Amino acid sequence: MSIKIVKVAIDIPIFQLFDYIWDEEELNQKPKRGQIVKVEFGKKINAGIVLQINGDFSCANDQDKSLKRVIELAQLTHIDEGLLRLCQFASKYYLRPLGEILFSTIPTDWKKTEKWEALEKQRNKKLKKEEHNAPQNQDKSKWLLNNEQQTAYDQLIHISAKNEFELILLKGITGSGKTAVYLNWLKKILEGNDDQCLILVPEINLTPQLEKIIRQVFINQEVSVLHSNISPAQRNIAWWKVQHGMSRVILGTRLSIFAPIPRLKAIVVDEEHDGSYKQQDGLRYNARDLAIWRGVDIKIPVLLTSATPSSETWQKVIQNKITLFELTKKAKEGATISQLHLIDLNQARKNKTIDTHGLTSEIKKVIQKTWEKNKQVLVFINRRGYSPILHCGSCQWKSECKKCSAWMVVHKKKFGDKDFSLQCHHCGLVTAPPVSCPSCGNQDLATVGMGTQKIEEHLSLEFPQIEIMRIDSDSTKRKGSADEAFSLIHQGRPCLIVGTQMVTKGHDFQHVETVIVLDVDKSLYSQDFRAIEKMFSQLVQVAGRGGRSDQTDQSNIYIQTEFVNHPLFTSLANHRYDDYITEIVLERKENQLPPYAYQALIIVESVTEKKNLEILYEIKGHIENQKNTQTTIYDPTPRMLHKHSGIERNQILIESKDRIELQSLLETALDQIEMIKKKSRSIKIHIDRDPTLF
DNA sequence: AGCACGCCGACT
DNA sequence: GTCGGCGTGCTC
Repeated sequence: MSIKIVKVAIDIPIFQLFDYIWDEEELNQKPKRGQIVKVEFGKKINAGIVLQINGDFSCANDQDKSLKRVIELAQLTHIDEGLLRLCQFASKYYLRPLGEILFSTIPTDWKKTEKWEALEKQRNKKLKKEEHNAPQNQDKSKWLLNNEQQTAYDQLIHISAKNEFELILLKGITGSGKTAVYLNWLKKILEGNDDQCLILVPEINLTPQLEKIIRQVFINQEVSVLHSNISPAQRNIAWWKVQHGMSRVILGTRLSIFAPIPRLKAIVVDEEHDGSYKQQDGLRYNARDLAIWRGVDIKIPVLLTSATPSSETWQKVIQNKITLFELTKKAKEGATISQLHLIDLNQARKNKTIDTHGLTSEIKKVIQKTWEKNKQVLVFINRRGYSPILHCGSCQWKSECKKCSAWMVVHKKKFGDKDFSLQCHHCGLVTAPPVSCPSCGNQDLATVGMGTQKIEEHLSLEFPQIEIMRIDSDSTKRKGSADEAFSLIHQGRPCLIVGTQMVTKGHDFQHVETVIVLDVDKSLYSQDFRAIEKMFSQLVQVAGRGGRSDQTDQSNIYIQTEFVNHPLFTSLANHRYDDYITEIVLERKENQLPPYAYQALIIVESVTEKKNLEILYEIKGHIENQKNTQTTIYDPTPRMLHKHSGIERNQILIESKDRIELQSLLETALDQIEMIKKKSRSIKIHIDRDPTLF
């Protein structure tokens, strides 16, 4: 029995670890990395995580005398080495305190040491209760795979048998049965052992069907679902089950890449191109990238799926760093691939076949025809509300948010005695719309542009006989109302569905024969170099919503655009995503943009832009002489949405061809940032590595 | 992140 | 005189 010194991480935003005395006799245990402990920190009692065991305590050492003792151990298994390494990597790569990352991996309740006893009781009670009604089911699920699927499956089995890291891309159009392939594969991996697997999905609420299917496939194995919307009690139990190998299949959103999974044997990143794998505030990590790192680290296969792989992943295809399996056929017999029709808006304007709301007569004809065939129409417009701007024609006043550099969106929603309201989609401010122009008094204020509500209103006037369903985050706010709407649609009653990107994910619409896309053009001339890639993916997804069963004839997708000759549409029409994304990746290489260059942002937030610029120039000056020709440090610029809730936000972009160089530059910047933060605490500074929003 | 310490202004 | 504002510094 001896007394040791351990280094402990605390859940505070500083980069330092703290030494404590670990008395083996008192604690009845040898120190272990990853153990969660109770310690006195300052005047407070905090939870901590042991990260290093430093050797024996010596009374002779003056420094050691001031050390405090570890008070108690949490009745939890220590965090496993694999997860500790992942956190350590994330801490270094994303330049965040290790304590912050480690504590983000454990349920929030366990951070409060006074709750420990209650949590343990709650967990044991729940586990005991479940023991009594543990179901033993006969495995009756058997999936028939087509040739293509079978080939992919066979090769996947071959790969996982090697027990090595391998990066795999399972590429296939919507409805080609990617899910069936990877679920069968995972099932085989878990057969006859105690191993575990992790399935990451972009958003869990949008894929209730996937959870259901997974529970059916793994009917004899426990499935745990992890996402930010489960209750603390559920999280407590699920987390424990995962950590103790009781849960064999873990389905979760990006945060579950930090789940403690001791016997992890495979990771699937479903819809890997999806932007929601990137966390955009707090700890700004990318779960897809961390999944790959975790796979390399613990030597397991990582499978990415997508119909429209990201440029980052496609670069790996080009460089032969990924094993590609492709599914080209629809898995269901008779299901068809949508045919693309472009409607030239310039032509329509010339011929005056376009109405005041921007709908062409061609579109209206198609809607009418589809309805007459008792089929459904899906109108996709990625903008909620009634209209994005309220505008004064005589003085050019526009409805800008007081606190944000964004327009207040007109909503068809009561505010006081008014039928409409103005809403800021960024800070949430809601006001009554002005009766007359606040700037010049003009009574004629006009709404400019279309949102789902305006389209819904317009279509209901054009087609009074057709039932219209609107699906966006406003119409589905009430819990369960989204499910209600979707189940109505699934019943197949002929109707018009108007929706935002909410309708592009997860749901199959068996009875939709016509898909209409409005307002694509803005992303064709967007500042964001990833906008086209994103739009392509969205179009492929929305096109895939229709024609998913043999109940429909040929399904069609209609796009209104001013740019009928844009290569995006040619590729989309010919189902040549590969060629198009290859082109994009080559272009990025030419222009030295990601994934051929590595980027990082240093973002400063305060009440004044002047202060932000001052700080950013100081940081820039501090790191500038350290960089070489591989790296560019740009001048400070306002963020895309430079004002948010009254706070000004500015940034500098650092771009480098050399990852190592960028890392060391950021580490230098971080020292400076920490100094500045100490001086003026009201100012927020953060680093965004591999940013996707500017 | 908390919390204490400390140095200033404005109160009964 | 002392109550409380928030600028700094520290936490093993």
